Amino acid sequence: MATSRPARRNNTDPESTRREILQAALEVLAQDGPESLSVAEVARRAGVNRGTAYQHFPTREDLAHATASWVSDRIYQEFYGDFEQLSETNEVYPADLALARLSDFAMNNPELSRAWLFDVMSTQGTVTDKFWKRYVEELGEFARSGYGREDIDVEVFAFITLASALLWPIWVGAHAKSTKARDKMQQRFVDEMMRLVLFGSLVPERHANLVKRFSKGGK
Amino acid sequence: MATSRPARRNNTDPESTRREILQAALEVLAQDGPESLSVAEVARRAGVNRGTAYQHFPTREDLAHATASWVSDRIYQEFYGDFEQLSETNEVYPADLALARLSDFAMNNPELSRAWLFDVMSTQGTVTDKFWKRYVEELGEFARSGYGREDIDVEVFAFITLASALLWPIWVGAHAKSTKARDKMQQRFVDEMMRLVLFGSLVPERHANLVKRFSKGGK
DNA sequence: GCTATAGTCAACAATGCTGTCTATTACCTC
DNA sequence: GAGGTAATAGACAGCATTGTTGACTATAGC
Repeated sequence: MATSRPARRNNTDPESTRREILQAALEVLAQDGPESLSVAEVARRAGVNRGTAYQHFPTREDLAHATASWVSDRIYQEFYGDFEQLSETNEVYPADLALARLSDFAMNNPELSRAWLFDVMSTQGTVTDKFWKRYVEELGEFARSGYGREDIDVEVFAFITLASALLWPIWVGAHAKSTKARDKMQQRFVDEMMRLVLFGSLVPERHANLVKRFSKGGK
Repeated sequence: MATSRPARRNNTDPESTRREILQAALEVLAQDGPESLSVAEVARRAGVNRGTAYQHFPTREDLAHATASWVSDRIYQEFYGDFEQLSETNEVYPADLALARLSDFAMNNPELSRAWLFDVMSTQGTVTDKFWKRYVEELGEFARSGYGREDIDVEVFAFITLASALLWPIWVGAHAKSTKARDKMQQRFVDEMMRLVLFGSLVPERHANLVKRFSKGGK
């Protein structure tokens, strides 16, 4: 009964198929958020049979979790992977380079940024994010190194910088179309952030009471 | 042919029905994002017949847009509505109060915050957001008033503060369960943000080159 | 009091997605 | 060449969602 059409195999390497599915899932995730991630759409976009997707990820939830975890790994790799060896020689990564690197990453990986932000916004809350932990850790070392102020609340500061750096390119992407305009917007972000961490935004002389209240952690 | 059950009218005021639908839509939107906003789910949550929802909003897209616009209005009202008169007498709203107010708003309106953030993250990009415009405007006045530094890039700074202030409670909500813990986290955010805008995060003496580069806008 | 109409509701058809299953083809290794 | 693995095609029931339509009801205007 050879009624059914030939079932050609496009790919013989299961690992690459898996990656393609995850990549497609990332795209969908970045576009619509985790709640509207559909196996059918992912399979379609990956150019893969729906059954194949179900072979790799038995259920929609499994695919969602696998994708989230894959995103976390990829961000970590992209960000820290290729200079693991550097951090052994160099004690502290210079502030301006670190910021430029972060901003650059966000600008060049809007999908990963979006996916990460969606994850943050998901009510579950991923505490076990490798990237986040490492980022906070390095910021802590920086604060203790003498280059950064010691009274920083590291977690909060890490959150502020990360959240705004990753969200900025998305905001920009929606408002500025051309590559040139986007580059300019990235520069503006880095400059303003540098300005902020160097000088703050208030004129101290006009805020004597606040200066007093927030100096040396006195309440 | 009275086979069909009586179609009782629970509500005679269309405006209130509309509001209830929008409120339910906001809840769904805040939970799952705009892409997975379904009329059926909204109607169910609003305790209203699906057909009624379609009467008020002919299509899913219409409901989504109406909700987004309603969110924008509500944020504006909640934030600026009840002290419109104050701003006429008072020239500049003090920095610490403004920040506390923003943080407070975000902590007490996580749904509106989430909805706003989802809107920011939507690829469309809402340039016409009343709240955003007003916020940037006031920050600009502050920068020019002498209380704030003049070299601030107002739009970028506004984005950084808004994005992190609105996203923070969501992040916190996922990590801290009790009300007490959340209050503490809010305080941490306000303190760190104040510390940041007052003093920055770098030790200037250790970054002489950066200080030079970013002073007076010299490149 | 009667009727027109706006507001609401229940039911319907069409579509899409999920999860599962079977039959089939291609490739790789032994 | 045999046997296992990876992938495809197709079909199925169950369910949710989208729009549409026709029927019902409360209220306002006459």
